Amino acid sequence: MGYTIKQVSERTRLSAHVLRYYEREGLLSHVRRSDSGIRHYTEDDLEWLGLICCLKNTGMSLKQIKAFVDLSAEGKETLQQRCEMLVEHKKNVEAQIAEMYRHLEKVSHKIAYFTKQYDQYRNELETRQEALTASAR
Amino acid sequence: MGYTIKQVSERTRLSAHVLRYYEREGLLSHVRRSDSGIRHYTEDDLEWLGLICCLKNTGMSLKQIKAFVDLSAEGKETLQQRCEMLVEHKKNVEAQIAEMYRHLEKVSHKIAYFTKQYDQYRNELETRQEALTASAR
DNA sequence: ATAAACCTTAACGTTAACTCTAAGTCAATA
DNA sequence: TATTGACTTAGAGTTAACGTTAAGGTTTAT
Repeated sequence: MGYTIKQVSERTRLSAHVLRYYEREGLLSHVRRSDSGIRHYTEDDLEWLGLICCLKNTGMSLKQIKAFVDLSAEGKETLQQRCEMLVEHKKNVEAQIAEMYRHLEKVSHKIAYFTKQYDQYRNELETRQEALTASAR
Repeated sequence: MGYTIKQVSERTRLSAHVLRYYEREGLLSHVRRSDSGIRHYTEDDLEWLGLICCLKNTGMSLKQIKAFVDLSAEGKETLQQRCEMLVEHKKNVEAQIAEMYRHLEKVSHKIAYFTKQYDQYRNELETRQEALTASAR
């Protein structure tokens, strides 16, 4: 009997709209339907969606994911190619993380710079305040 | 006398189009012009662009960057607020990196899974090959 | 002095990944 | 039985961040 689109939506945190969209785009094929045309997702479908989300979350484009899915449809002869794709993708993700770290360091520098400016500004204010108090006396 | 848009484009690796676009969107204001209307960027402008790129590279939207720029225009009274924004942003970036790591682990698992499948497939092929050779003898 | 290279503005086009709308079917509840 | 609510489709709309085009002015090199 499988899962309804709503149940799958909850499990995957993808909206029902997106699930239909993915299907239309060929990321998820041959989803079973009831007589009235209602989708019934299997465990296998969920497994697939898990992989899709995993790739998407690591920044793979839907286009590339589609390429992966298309390869899968061709059967076991493409297993090697798919392994290579995943390994390549992993390298990309690692590179992304490394780049993020570099950028993060720059942000830290900017924070140091702005904090210094802010401290200076507070000092100025304080000095002005003291001068005022002194002249009032 | 400052830099032309092309020079700035080379230094920042932002296209001239994008530089004009950023200006139009208010990310970079009061860029000086020659009599004939040609932009002449100052060192200060480059400094700003550096900050903008830094924020953009770490995933801040142009909209948020604009908010930051607008605060800066208000003067030193907003220094504290701006520091807070940057610190908040840094936290976001760190969170992003952490999430990437988690996702990366999933990719690694998938790779392990696919590699296993591939090994199995190769074994099958080999066995079949042996059977063929044996029956041919 | 004339072409090549570079500049300007305004406004429309593009891409990815959704997101929503309209018009309608179907199942369960009051 | 009427209405609520979830489901269907095709297709149009949205958003971010650019990119491209058209139509023209300015500088520089030969």
